[in-house]
Amino acid sequence: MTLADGDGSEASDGSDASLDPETARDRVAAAVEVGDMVTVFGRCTVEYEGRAASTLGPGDRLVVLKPDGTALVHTDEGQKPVNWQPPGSTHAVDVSDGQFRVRSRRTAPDEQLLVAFERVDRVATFDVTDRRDRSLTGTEADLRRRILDDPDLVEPGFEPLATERETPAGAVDVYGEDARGRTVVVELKRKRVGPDAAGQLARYVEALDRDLHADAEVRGVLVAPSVTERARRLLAEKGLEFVSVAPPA
Amino acid sequence: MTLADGDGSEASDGSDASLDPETARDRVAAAVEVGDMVTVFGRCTVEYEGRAASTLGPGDRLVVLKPDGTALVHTDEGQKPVNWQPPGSTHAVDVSDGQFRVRSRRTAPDEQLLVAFERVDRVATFDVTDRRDRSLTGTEADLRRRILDDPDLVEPGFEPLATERETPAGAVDVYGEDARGRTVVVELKRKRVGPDAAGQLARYVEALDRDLHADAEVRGVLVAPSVTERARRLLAEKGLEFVSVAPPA
DNA sequence: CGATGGATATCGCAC
DNA sequence: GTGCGATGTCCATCG
Repeated sequence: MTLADGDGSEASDGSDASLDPETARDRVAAAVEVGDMVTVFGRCTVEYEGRAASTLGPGDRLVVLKPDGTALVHTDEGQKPVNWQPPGSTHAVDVSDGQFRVRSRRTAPDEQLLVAFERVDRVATFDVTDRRDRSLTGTEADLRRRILDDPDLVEPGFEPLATERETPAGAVDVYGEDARGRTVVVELKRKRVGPDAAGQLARYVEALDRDLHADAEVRGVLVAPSVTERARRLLAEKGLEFVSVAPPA
Repeated sequence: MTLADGDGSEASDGSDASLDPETARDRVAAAVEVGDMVTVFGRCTVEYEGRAASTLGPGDRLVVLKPDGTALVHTDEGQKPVNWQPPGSTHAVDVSDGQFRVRSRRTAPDEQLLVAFERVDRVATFDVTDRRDRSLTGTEADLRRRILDDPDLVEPGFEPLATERETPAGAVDVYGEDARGRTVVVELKRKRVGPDAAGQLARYVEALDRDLHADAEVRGVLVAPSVTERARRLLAEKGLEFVSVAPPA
């Protein structure tokens, strides 16, 4: 682990020191070159142009540059960055009009982020390695496993025949038959569903109605922990069903 | 601006020094107490439990704590944090088994994030103020303004009567009449649209078909830069129309 | 609070 | 690359 300090001359537990623009540029340039992660804190303006366009007046912000090309601009509030650049972008730095600037660009689509610092309070760089072995539970995949383990949760006698079965309208989560041999389309949602899920299920059912024999009856079942009132009405109108099942704890 | 250094004893441009857990705890605690933004760099494990549940093995990561209660855990890759806690959470710190730990909790829904550091390389804190005066263009709102300024972009003679008009299926983007007095529902999308947008528009048209007089004819027009092939078929099946218009540059 | 739909959504997967 | 759907989506807005 290599650490580059923002200002080694500061006191041990606090400082008002700031970096001059050339020093900031050189430290960030060296870190980006070697593939380190970089954080910059200071007062800056931000401009973005690409899929949309935005400008941001002066303020104190935290800028993060990752070795994969990601750039993030965070303010004191909110979980989402106020501006950003996706992975795969290329970071460049310079000093212009006495200001340290970070530019991050990518192509396809063409996008550019420009951060200009009126003042740089701190630059820190890190040599990062991560194991990337995150395990996550409570997802739609967990709900699918639960349904396949115990198809009676959908209804007694339900028999799954395929997952991700393709239809002209897209892939159906679970495809199967009920106790009387009728085709059943199951759409899974890990949490409470709104009207969009009802429409999605309706598209699958309509597509299979057309694809299968004209005499075939296709049932559509939405499986989720709960459903909004508007979605419940939509399901009823379209002759679709709802079953309450949540992902396993 | 107050800055608290991670380790004031390090050399001016690099160091392998790390903080002992108690020092890290005290500095982060003081910063969170006073409402500063905090960044912590080091090797840690992460556990989350709430809407879902996840665990993350040891790795080098950047942790950001914001004064609004947001917590972010970033690895060397990706634009999204690998773990996080939403605004409104409460951050707490301690030392357990010789490890500096950050816990962030919230209620409704109950969620908790736990970060345990095997090693802390750096702690930095910042007193942040931001102007929050971002301006953004190229949005759906811009496309709506463009359509209202020049309704002929939808079709000659189109006359907008309302925006965000409420229907039983939700609010319609633009509601109006064509040259022959027929009701027109316009759904706007700032970029290329898929099947979901076609379904959304269909819901609005069906809802208005029912709400208005039985003899009324309701047209549905999707306005977007372009449309996928599957969405185009869906629109055709449902008797809906597509007009290509992009948000203003 | 919940409901609804937009977003520079991001992300992963299939084609 | 585009298309499609999930996401601990986040977020503003409205009731």
